Amino acid sequence: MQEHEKLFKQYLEKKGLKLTSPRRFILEAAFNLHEHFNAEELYVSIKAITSGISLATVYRTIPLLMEAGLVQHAVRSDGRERYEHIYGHPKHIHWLCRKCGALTETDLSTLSPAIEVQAKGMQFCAEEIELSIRGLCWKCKSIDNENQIDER
Amino acid sequence: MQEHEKLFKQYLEKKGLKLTSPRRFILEAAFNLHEHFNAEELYVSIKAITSGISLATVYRTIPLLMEAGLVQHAVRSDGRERYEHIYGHPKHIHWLCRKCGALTETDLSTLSPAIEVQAKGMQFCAEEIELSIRGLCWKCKSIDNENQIDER
DNA sequence: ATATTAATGCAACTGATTCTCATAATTAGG
DNA sequence: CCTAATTATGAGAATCAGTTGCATTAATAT
Ligand SMILES: [Mn+2]
Ligand SMILES: [Mn+2]
Ligand SMILES: [Zn+2]
Ligand SMILES: [Zn+2]
Repeated sequence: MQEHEKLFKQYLEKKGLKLTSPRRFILEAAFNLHEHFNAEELYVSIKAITSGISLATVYRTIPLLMEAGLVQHAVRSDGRERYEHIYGHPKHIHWLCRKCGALTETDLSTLSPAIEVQAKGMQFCAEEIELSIRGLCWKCKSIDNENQIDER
Repeated sequence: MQEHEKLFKQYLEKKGLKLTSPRRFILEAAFNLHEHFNAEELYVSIKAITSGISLATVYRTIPLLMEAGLVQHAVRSDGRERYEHIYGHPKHIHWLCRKCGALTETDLSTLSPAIEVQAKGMQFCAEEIELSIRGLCWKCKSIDNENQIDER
């Protein structure tokens, strides 16, 4: 059994919940997707492997995965919630271009200490850190500049 | 005319849009609310002042305020988008307790330089920085601890 | 004034998420 | 094994934040 499955089982047991076959499939699918996903994309990726798991169950399982610390919110886009598996992945910053939608990730570790200092100061137990930066990627920025030049 | 109204007008003109009376009311309402708000709360606060402005127009105006750099996303909660006016306010971190919903804000300026270094490195033009931390506030954390002790 | 264009209110619509409920799987005891 | 108690599930209906179409109105330029 993989480490994340073990942790999920452990979390579920602590809550008096059961590690069922649908939940196992959903967990595996979340860890097989290596980009951000929304509930439906997760559902589709499961359908490719097995059938008879409903979208409702996917929706019901995502919060469990999050509470278990295995999955986290990613940058919202197109007005839908997006997620990513996190167990075994370092925290990172999300840079989202509002024009072309390009998503880049960079390391958050240089910033973490400063955040932890603040957390300690206010005795806050941080479970999810989300640093998302929206703006223009270098490509879209340069297109923007060209346009401004054209408009002169 | 207040500074933020001037900026809004300026932005609208640049886009060939008009500073209408509903837009003015919505802008003012956004700057009179000093906590985070969602579209409907903004709408309600306007209704208290004047009538005949529709919720649809509020929804249509919020993106304009955001593009004009006057309003920004705040931490999402209860599955709704939330906003806050930002013109004249320093950037800050949002700490949201998942148990009691308490929201605390702290200064982001100690972290900004490190973010700017990364932005410069990737030539990304950052327009909106959102740092939200979810977890347990000190109160809820201590209640949690008590429970664990009880359960022994 | 008049013409042109953008903005609005209203109501209908959309679509992601949640909920209901009848059925099925899981687990603990005996 | 069997049985009872509990939790989980699929299917589809319901919800409800947010969007859109459209007929009317307001803003602006000439
Ligand atoms: Mn990511
Ligand atoms: Mn704030
Ligand atoms: Zn881009
Ligand atoms: Zn709390």
